[in-house]
Amino acid sequence: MPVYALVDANNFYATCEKIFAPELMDKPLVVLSNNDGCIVARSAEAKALGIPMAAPIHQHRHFCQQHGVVIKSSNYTLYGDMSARMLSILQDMCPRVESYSIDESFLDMAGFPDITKYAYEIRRQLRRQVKLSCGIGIGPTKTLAKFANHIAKNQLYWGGVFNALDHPSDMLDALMAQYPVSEVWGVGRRLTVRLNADGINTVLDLKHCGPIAIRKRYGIVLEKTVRELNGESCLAIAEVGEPRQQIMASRSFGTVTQDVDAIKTAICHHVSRAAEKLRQQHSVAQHVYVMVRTNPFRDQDVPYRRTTLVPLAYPSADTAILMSAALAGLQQIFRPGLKYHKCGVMLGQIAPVGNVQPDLFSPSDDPKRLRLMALMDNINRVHGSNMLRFASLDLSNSWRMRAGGRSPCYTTDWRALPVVFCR
DNA sequence: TCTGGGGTCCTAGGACCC
DNA sequence: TCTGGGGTCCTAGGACCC
Repeated sequence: MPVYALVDANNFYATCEKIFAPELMDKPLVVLSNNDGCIVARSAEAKALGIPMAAPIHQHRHFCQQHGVVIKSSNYTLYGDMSARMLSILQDMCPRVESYSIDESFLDMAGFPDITKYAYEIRRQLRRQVKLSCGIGIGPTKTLAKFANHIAKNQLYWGGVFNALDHPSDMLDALMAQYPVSEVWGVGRRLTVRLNADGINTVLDLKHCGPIAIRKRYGIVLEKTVRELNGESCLAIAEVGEPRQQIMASRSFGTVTQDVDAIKTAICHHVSRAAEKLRQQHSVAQHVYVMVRTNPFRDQDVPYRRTTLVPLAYPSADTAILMSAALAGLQQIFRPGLKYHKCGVMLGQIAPVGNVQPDLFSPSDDPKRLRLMALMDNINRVHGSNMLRFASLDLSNSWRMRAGGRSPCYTTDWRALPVVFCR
């Protein structure tokens, strides 16, 4: 029988910040999204003050000042490195791991003896080695492991580990009856409204729905969810290392801009980042999507949102080729006089380098250019990102995002190593 | 004044073919 | 006068996740 464990770090971003700033250990702390826009993580103390998730910070700045809440910009270099350390510990303790998000992993624990005891040991190791506190939920399907994780985090009695397989089904049903259907993994805002209108209010209500009827009314995704709630595994582990099918890079501008040159620079910057990721997974792309938009939250601005797809003549991972395609796309969708708020690119139709057979009629990247790209990636890896870059990235700096309260990159930059004083 | 970014999967509908 | 229907492929967009 399949057994899945979901390991989820508590208040991940907030905890990463506190690990390297012990003076903040008991203080309420929030972490902001890119561009210092909204709140994306809260420490336990900040949650206790009632600060909501995903709220724009400007609506709560006054409250935070009044209550001494520490406000940090997000530092994805630090969180990404802490996440990699967490993942490596999990991979040491379990051979099949899916890194589901920056702070969550699914473990395939089928065949493990005494799984609950082992989960407590995983939790202990994560705390000892990287100072992260985790909740672990265990169940026969991913959806049930998610639900069990929710119990592990919300009911302190279980000490951070809840194994659905340890308990009789009537007890699990009683737990499911306590939680709203919106807590189910895969049930978002829209589905919740529709389900509630159909009289399906709790997790248990959804579990008791017929999968066929659900498929007819809501589609195959929710059907799988219902089956999973009933213990029938429909979603398998996707192991670490599978290449991405789309690679995106997008950002809001620090301040809105009408300047086409600023947007061009930003687009080149995004292409550069996406292409680096593309080469890192040894792939090539055949489509470049370009996106620009104005600020949808400002009623006084003309709403404008366009994407366009630029197909390449042949699949490529050459930054220069991807850039010129993206700039051609931008030219199609840029309208003068609008106040642009965000732009981005997405690479699509991605395939492994080896799958592309070069011949007379289907050309591929010039090997010399590929060596140049590899050299650039290597230099940037060793000496810091953007040490070697395309000149087009320097045309204008006016699009860059705000990040006023970012902490140092303690674990990835020699110059930012934490300093310890001994008395 | 100030509202993130990066993914996945599914579906509806258009274009095209025979 | 009367002008099909079914299949495939592709894309845009929606819903979800963290």
